[in-house]
Amino acid sequence: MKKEFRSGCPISSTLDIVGDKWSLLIIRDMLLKHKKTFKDISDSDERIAPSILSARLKLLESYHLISKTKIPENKKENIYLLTQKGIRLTPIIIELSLWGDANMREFTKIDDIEGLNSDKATIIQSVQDSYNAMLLNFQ
Amino acid sequence: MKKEFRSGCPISSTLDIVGDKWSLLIIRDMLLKHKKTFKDISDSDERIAPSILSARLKLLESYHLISKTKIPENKKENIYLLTQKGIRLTPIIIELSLWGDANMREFTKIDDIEGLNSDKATIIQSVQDSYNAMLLNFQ
DNA sequence: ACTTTTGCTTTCAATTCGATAGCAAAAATA
DNA sequence: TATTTTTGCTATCGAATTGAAAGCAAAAGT
Repeated sequence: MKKEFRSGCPISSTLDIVGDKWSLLIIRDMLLKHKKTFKDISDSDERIAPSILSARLKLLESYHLISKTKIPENKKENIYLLTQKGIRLTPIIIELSLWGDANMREFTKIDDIEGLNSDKATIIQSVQDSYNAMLLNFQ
Repeated sequence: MKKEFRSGCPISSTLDIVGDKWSLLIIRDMLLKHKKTFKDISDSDERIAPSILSARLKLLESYHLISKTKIPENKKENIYLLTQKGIRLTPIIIELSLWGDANMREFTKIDDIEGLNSDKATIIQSVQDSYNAMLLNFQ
């Protein structure tokens, strides 16, 4: 696992972790769709290859953005959950969504997402609250 | 130039344009440091290779995030400027910066950036205002 | 007992990246 | 005017990364 950073710039360092083709889509699925297992995340519209998903989950775990556990009822399935550090990526995810919604329609069909017309701070808060509420089920 | 999008998700589509290793760093330099020429942007701390910078500028121009012009005083230099669509990426850049500043110090040395302790909306507005003011010099 | 599901790993070809060199036109300098 | 430097790239080519497909062992379901 490479842990090198291009510079001391916070933007650059953030991108060195989540600035690849897949990480933020994995986090989107966990955060907005409450996906928790390898299978759940594999089944996205964008079809991530298992080798890449496996590598990305390990990297995100190594940077404490997600945690990996099991539940007693199921010895096979791993449960991946966002940590608070991962949950704090919510504003980035929401801004990417808002920008795409407002600026990409001239180049490709963009799905209509409901709830994007509220105030930014409200959207972010409700996404985070909802994820945190779900987390309570996993002690 | 490939123009394929993985899905209709606005997050995914945004990442299909700026979700590579370099685009958002190029935009950071243009937006925050008011860099305008190939040379200016080449001289960043992260050392982007000219072949990659060339390819990325073309792609960003094709998606109308930047424009390419010349000034009458200099027949050689190209001037790259952010369009309003590009300037609207400011919230994403600021959120990446804030997240890195607050969450990456456990893994790497992060430069202290001044002005990050103001209110988010204020930071975003002042970055955009400053860039727009600079743009007035280029008709 | 068997079939299916899950969470991966392995393989390997294709694509992308990126360091270096090179180059023509323009600008700066002598 | 002649020469040097700068600028904005492009070309090359080895290295790294990606990704489609297959494989597999353990657990779960039937």
